[in-house]
Amino acid sequence: MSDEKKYCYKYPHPALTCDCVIFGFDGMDIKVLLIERGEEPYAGKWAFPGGFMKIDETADECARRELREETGLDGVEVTQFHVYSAVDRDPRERVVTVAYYALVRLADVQGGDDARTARWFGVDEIPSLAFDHEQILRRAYRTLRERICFEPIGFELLPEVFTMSELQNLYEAILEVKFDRRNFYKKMMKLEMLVESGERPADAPTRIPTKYRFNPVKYAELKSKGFRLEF
Amino acid sequence: MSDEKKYCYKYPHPALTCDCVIFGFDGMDIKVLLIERGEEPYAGKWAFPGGFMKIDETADECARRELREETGLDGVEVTQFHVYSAVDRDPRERVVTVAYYALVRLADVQGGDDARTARWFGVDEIPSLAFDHEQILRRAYRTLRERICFEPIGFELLPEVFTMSELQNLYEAILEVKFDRRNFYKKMMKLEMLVESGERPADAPTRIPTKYRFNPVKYAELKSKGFRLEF
DNA sequence: ATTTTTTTGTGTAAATTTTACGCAAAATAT
DNA sequence: ATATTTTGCGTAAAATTTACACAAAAAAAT
Repeated sequence: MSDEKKYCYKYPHPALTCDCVIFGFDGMDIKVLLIERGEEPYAGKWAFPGGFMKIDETADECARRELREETGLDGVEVTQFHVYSAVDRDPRERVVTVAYYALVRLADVQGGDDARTARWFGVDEIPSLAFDHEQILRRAYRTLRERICFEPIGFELLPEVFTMSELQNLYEAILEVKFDRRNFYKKMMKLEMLVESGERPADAPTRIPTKYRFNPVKYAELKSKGFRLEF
Repeated sequence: MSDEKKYCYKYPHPALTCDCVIFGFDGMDIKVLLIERGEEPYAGKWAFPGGFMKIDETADECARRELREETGLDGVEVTQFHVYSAVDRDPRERVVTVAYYALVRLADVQGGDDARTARWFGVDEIPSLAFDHEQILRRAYRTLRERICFEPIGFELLPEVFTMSELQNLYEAILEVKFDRRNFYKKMMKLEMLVESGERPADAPTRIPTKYRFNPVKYAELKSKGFRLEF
């Protein structure tokens, strides 16, 4: 019964998968989470976490489930960004994939049930990828760069408490530009999205950098309403 | 043989469709092209042009083919914007759809092979739609509003030659706001995307409005590079 | 232990961009 | 004919963005 093909249709149906481009940040560089494939096709190559959609789950549910199974990441907010449907993108059969991206903290990745090798790679040290995943990565990164100007990011990538320099490093890493430190500070503060973490006596004569955290209410509001950041 | 289900798989596969939200502009209002369904489910209801993906075509090709077959529109640039995959969105079987939008000139729609009723509806007079198409329309419209600030539109919606007021009406219709005529003029001209159509003697003492056309080179450049329009 | 280099907090003047309107002639509507 | 709307042209004020200086504290180098 193992090879029995028991699901039959009048017309041919492509298989449907989800793939997740997971971005992280180590304080200096943007990282991407990859999984080493154990099976053919592309055994031994690196690929995004992902897999076949079940018949009773939505694409979003599929993406989150695969992410949980393969990396241990749970409850991550995944965002659809493109469908890849080239007829020969998978050598086994016709497979159409819905691509997602998500932002997570590096520390949140411990490894999943599948116990396959999951590893972070800097965006400049990505190995050769399976399927059309290189193409998918390029678009995912482009999408991330575009979104950063219209909704806040950082909450999902940075530790709870962080300095302004760390936030600036994040923006600079994603956009691949340099900002004037003082102007960046002003721009961020005007959004009213940050609050001082208040761990330092306000007037203590020290140059240890001020720590901030995100104001979750304002952050969520900006996330849904969007804003316009000019860089 | 007509009901024979001859395409069999080891695991269940959802069916895949494409749906196209087609926007037009009549000089004052944004219009959406709908097709009256002839068959169940939702016979008699209005829906977007679209249909099942063939096994040897990409999603983009499917969208363009369905558009041609059902509306006669050929060679339209279609843009993917979201996948809809709720498990019960189609009563017949599990169907996942890739939603597209496109911008066309009203005059380009003549009707397709299917000879089914295709009609333009103002965005404020949309009838009750089949499937989850009302949800799809809301997101399509939202996407259009977002894109208009980052890449030029108009070339696909306006006649070859148009006045500044017509262009302003288009932007105002999409964004649902009003602009100061003179400031809008300045903003547009700074993009260097428009050229005077040169049909009027430059210094003739007349108030017949200046006609413009898009500079295709600059338009394409802005389309690919993107810009940032603040309104 | 010094010295050098880097990082941090704080502000301000200049340049640029955006906004809000004025006015008169030509075209259109009444 | 008369009133209303549309069009071209332009400017002053307000708001925003940009470029940069300095000194003290911390970190790195010697």
